[in-house]
Amino acid sequence: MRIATWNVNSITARLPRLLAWLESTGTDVLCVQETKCAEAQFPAERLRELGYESAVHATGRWNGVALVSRIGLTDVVKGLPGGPEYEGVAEPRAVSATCGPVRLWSVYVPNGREVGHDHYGYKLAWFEALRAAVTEDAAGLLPFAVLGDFNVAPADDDVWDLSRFEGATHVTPAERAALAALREEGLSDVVPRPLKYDRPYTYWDYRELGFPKNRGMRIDLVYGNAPFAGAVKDSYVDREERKGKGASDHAPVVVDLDL
DNA sequence: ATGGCCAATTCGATTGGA
Repeated sequence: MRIATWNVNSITARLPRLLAWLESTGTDVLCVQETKCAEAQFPAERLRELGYESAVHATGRWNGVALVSRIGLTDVVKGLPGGPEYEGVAEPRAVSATCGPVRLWSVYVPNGREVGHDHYGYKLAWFEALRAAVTEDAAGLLPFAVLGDFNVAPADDDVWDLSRFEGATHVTPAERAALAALREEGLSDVVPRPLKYDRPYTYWDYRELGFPKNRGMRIDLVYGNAPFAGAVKDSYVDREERKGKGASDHAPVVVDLDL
């Protein structure tokens, strides 16, 4: 089976590319982030025409996540259990479901904005709630994975120029410790192949020729438990989807499994 | 060919992204 995660930066703006991509790649399950629409505006019918069911957790112009599956979609949980609120709002940043043989989460971790900002504390609290929420499944015998935009570059090599990130979010020890805490629960980082250049970046800023100059970051991650990671045949970043007019600033991460 | 931001929203300056 083939699963993938993709921060689409508006599913409405990305719909033509998304539908064509699902068909051309034969993806069985797609974890979507930044739908940027209300749940009622989610293009569930268009996806159904292609044979996909959708589980959507979205409220409006910001955030929003979904799971899109053609191999079943059951036991849907919307939201992060025990997750923190930001300015009194429980934002739609997580949805989980069982798709065929695997249990999956699609997550959009808060950005953090600036180190020391309220949003940064919120980001770390959100990570801790995620860790607590996945403990049981991470240690379980069934294939399980958390996929999405984690908004953290796990290692120095995961950003194009570390000197440009001095004092910035996405690379701080506290954020990386939050990823390490997830790994200590039994999840491992399924690192994709790059299809060009030496690093598997998944995000390139729209500004200043970020993509043509390969000024990227690896922040879209697949964290799988042992049964999941052991079934991985291949994984790659589909940088072709970052090209051209109407691209998201993130590329899909694809994982092929013997399941 | 991969090109000097993009998307949603009070319809256009603002917010958020990372």
